[in-house]
Amino acid sequence: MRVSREQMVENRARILREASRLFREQGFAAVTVADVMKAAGQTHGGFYSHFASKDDLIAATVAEALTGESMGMTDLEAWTDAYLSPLHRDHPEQGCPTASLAGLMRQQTPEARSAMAKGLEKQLARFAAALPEGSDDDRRQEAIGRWAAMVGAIVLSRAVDDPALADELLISTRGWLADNSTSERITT
Amino acid sequence: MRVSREQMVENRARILREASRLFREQGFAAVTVADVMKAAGQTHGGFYSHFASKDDLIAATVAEALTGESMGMTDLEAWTDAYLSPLHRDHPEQGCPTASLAGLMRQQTPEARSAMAKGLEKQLARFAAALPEGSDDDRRQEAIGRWAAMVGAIVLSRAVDDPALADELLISTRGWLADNSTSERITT
DNA sequence: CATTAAATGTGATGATCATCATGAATATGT
DNA sequence: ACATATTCATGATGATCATCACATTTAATG
Repeated sequence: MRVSREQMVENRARILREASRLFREQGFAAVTVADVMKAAGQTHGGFYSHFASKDDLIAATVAEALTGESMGMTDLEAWTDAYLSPLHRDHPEQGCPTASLAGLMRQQTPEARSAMAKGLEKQLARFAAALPEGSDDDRRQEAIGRWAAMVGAIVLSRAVDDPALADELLISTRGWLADNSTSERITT
Repeated sequence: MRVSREQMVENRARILREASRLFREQGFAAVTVADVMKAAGQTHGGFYSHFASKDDLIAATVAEALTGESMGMTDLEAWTDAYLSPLHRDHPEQGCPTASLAGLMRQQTPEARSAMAKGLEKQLARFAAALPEGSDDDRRQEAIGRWAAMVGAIVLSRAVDDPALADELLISTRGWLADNSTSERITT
């Protein structure tokens, strides 16, 4: 049952897309190759025409998810608020791959971890560029600190069962970041 | 092969201790019941005299790891620096359970997630109490923001393969937190 | 068109693993 | 001491899963 070249490219892209969704939702271990293929509308055997192994798929997924285009960052404050929203927290399958997957990377292959490093580097560069003030070094440091807080807040908020605490983690992190923003420190 | 009551209590404690170590090191999925029992010096079958299931063990481990006594927090700055150190990053099996396990909690049982919430609440209360200034609300907000940044920084630093980036994440988060500490803001 | 090679479906295979059944050994309470 | 209950070891069992072998279909090539 051979398929046209463009169909095959599309099939591979669909595997990657569904894998990205499923991995963000359930983690790497809980998702089987068959799950991914079923979600992509194919059967499990065909998987190995596209990827050498499940680890290979994981590495490819991380690379694609973290280097693909993400949310615009024109309005930094609005972007921060959207990131730290209950909507984002409650939909990891559509959300930031770093927040969903970073905690799972320690036991992954060097390829996957390297893809994570590249994606993180890219994200930090974008973040630093979007900051309004300071030397390059200062902006880099601020980008790292703020990004760590944002990712950490989402991870913690998703980890707990208590809805009030989960909401408070987001709201307070937002408030704290706002109180410590460059413009806030300068205008007060 | 019955065993004295105190021996049994010790055996159970040992299972929990080794599970905590292994889970922090490898995550929940990669560690088998047999692995835990072997590390505890027992055979796999005996496990079910102590716990109803692996999920039960996970919940008990999270509860114990997050409510047991943790590092002292008398000197907040020193504590922050130790937390954000390469030594801590490179030894998750002896380190903060929140940093190792929070990213894995989404797919765990309600019992485990509830234990995580309780442990986090306790940690935030301790953190807020250790802060030098501000109203209760302000200190609570600052504790949440800082804790999110600290956990996020360790998670990110552990997720990447690039040693320079991993170190920078820790150093810059430390620097950023220091620049935004209450005393810093007041004395400048 | 005919031939070939590639992509996918179907159906194993072998490994891993959580859990349980059974039995041996001995601590505990009388 | 005796009877009983209980912990732990040994050895299944059944499920799950990654991976592969083979067949089928059809795109690509000339």
